[in-house]
Amino acid sequence: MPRVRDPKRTRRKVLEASYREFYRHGFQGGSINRIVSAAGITKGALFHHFAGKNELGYAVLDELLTPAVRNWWVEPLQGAENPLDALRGILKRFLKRLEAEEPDTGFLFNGSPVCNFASEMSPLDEGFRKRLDDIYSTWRNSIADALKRGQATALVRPDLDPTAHADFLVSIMEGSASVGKVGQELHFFRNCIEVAQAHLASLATAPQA
Amino acid sequence: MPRVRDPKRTRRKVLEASYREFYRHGFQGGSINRIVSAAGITKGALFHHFAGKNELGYAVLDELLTPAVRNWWVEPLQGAENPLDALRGILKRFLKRLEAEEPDTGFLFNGSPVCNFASEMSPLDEGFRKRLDDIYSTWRNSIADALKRGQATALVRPDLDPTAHADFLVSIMEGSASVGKVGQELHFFRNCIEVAQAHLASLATAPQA
DNA sequence: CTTGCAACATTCCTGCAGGTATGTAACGTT
DNA sequence: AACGTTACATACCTGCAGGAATGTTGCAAG
Repeated sequence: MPRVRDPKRTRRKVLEASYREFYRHGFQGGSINRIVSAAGITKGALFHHFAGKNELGYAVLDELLTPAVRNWWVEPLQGAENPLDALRGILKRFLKRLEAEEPDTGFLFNGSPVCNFASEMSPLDEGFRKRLDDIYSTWRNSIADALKRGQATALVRPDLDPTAHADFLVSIMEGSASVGKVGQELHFFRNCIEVAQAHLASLATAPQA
Repeated sequence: MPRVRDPKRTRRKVLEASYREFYRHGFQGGSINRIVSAAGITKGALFHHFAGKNELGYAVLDELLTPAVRNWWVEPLQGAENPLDALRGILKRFLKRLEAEEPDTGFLFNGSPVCNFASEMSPLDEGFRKRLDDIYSTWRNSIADALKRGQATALVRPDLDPTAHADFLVSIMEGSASVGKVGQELHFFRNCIEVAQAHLASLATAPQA
């Protein structure tokens, strides 16, 4: 039963409406007026909870996108005994998600929300750059650490550079999202993920177990 | 000797100033006023040569970015007898360019201009989407065709899908540009290109010639 | 050598952007 | 039950955005 006033709930609503607005129109192209109208509140309420448009964008990164990366990448990799299997599992789940999503609202049409913010705002505002750098760093580190653990347990080839391969993998994810949204065809993503899966398989110590 | 009036030259100036403005601030964030002031002309001149902001963006894609992709990727691959060598050569040249560029104006800070346009505008405007789709399609096709020719001459492993690997490669280029601009460290690009080079080497028929 | 159009410059206009000032009502506190 | 604060709503403000309207000048052709 929603109370008459529920500041946490209101804040959430604003945050999620902002996420969608910025996801579609970009941060600079996103409109506060559209956000408040989509959230069903007023501008006074928005500026009561957030100091300005930039702070609103920061909050979307901190409270929505950072946890999303953690859920999708960091946590699945943390508890994995076999890092390569874990990575391949993530890719598989990701493709399933792509296949299930409805048009116009998802990755296939709008790309990676993190990458969109990064492309647009990281050269323009240090607050955005810093936060995006944190997100990408934790993402890359979680992969690199997993690969290192795999090397320690002799599951991953010892000659490869875990950091470089982590950078490579994140680039693939974000790049395929950016290029794929232009063509809007699932097949493109399938291709990229398929090659990425084969690439991951080639990182194992036993070439073809 | 520049004449008093030189429409082609003026148009070029506007185009290049627009390219820089959009590259830095994004298309929506880019300002016509800043463009005309940077180009040293007036708004009347700009709107004499271009019907509107969108058409200006289209022209940047058509007349600046499309040729750039052709120069960097399509042409080097067309005349190559060994496609894998050609691809590795492109990556090598690209890294050299990164190392030579001055701060704040290049890929390392601003990413790939094509990818920036794609991230921001392809979901918002069909004119942009179409043009970007053309650019990425020719880019990917030029790689896929090169790989096919390599398979025909038995230089490239016959079991792999040329289209999928082309998609993968373009994703790597654009993804590394987008993720790398956040950290602004050359080392990240080195890592990605290094792994990409190793990946390309693994596509040859003779594993380690 | 003038006439006409292309190539600009100047000026102005409308709209929406982000943001502020102020008002008011719900709600916890004592 | 009175009060103070938090959580909003309403109204308004300034600035710059893209663009239109109109004026002016170079320049090539007849």
